[in-house]
Amino acid sequence: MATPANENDPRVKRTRQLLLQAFISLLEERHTIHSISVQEITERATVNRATFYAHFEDKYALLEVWMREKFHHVLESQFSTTSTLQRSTLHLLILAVFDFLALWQYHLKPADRQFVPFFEVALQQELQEVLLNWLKQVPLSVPVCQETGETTALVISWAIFGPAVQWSRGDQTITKDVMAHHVLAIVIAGLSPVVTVT
Amino acid sequence: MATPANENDPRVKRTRQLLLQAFISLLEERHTIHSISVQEITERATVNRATFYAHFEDKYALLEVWMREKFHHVLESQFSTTSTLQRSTLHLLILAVFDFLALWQYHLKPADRQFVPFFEVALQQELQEVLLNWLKQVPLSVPVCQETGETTALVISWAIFGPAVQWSRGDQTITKDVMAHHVLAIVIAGLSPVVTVT
DNA sequence: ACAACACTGTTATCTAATCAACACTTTCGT
DNA sequence: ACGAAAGTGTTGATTAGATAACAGTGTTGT
Repeated sequence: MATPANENDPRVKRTRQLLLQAFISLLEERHTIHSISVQEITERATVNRATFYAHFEDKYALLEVWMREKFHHVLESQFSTTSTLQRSTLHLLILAVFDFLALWQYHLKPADRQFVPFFEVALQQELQEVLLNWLKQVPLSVPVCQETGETTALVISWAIFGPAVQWSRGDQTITKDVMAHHVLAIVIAGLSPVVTVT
Repeated sequence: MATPANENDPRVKRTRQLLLQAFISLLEERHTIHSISVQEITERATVNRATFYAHFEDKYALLEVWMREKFHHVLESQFSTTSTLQRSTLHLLILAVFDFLALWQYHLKPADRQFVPFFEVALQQELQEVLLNWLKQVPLSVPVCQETGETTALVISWAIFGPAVQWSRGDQTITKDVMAHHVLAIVIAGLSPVVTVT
């Protein structure tokens, strides 16, 4: 990481785009991040290797950005600003998180697992934002300050995200739907102090 | 054209590629070059407008490069180095030229026609090269110096190219195949002083 | 065990791409 | 017919990307 970059320069946008595309296309061929080198990424992106390090710490930082964007896109498309805090939407949201984690989990070899906690943070943040937006739109049963809302979103996001991570890592003997159902019940209960979900 | 560019710099290659791709994709939508502006090309290519002029005189220069590359590709793929100077390959070559000219002709509005002669030169040069390579490989019936070979290729290339241009511009009352047949006969006759085509 | 090899991160130097601004020309609506 | 809008082609100053070279860290094989 020599020089951080001006986010608005068209060259910067294009370079990041090229690196992301190259990474994704390699991921589709290889299936595991472990077997992909920075050299390969930059070669395919027609970008100099040094330029890579001007944008990303390493390939895992690139992965994080990609996952964050992908996750953001999933949440945005399925839970657009029009959807509100309801039992049904919450259920769908939980399932979406489970699905997403299950999907990319198989790209990681055991050797990569050490990095996993790092980008999980990014996903949790995205999830928290969605929940916070929902909380803001809903008429709360009790008046709460901004801090309470944010804390609620934080806790609930982890209540969904944590189980999803563990489930995706585990043997998945309990089915996704059963897990999601459990989580949903607890989340709704957890929300009861500030809002009644119907 | 402010600064000519270093042909080997990866940035240069990529920029040219991006401009070409943008141009082609616009051409597929619009069908006429006349309705495409330099601005649009650069926007779609995510390249600055000033950068365009560092590479090309105007959009017609870009068109010329594109046509040259495309034509080169057609000739290379259909008449690889393995093919030799024979009646059948000559026939195919002539048809390929006719087809190529017919194809892109409809991209041009009357207003663009003034530029046509300009890039026809580029195509003729490509054609001449193919012919020259063939002449070099074939055992000539009479010993000829290098200059004679080049002149022969030059004349023959025009003998093919000129009729193809006129035919593609005209009403095409005579079919492509009939025209090609006439041209073939004359070309073979024209080659007879240096080589007998079977 | 060690040598050959491939990959990683980092640096200084150089160059291509961006930007904003300029004076035109062309096109278009009313 | 005329003013607005959009496109052209050019310039100088600024910034991101390319390059080559570096030391260091695994892999690989023999």
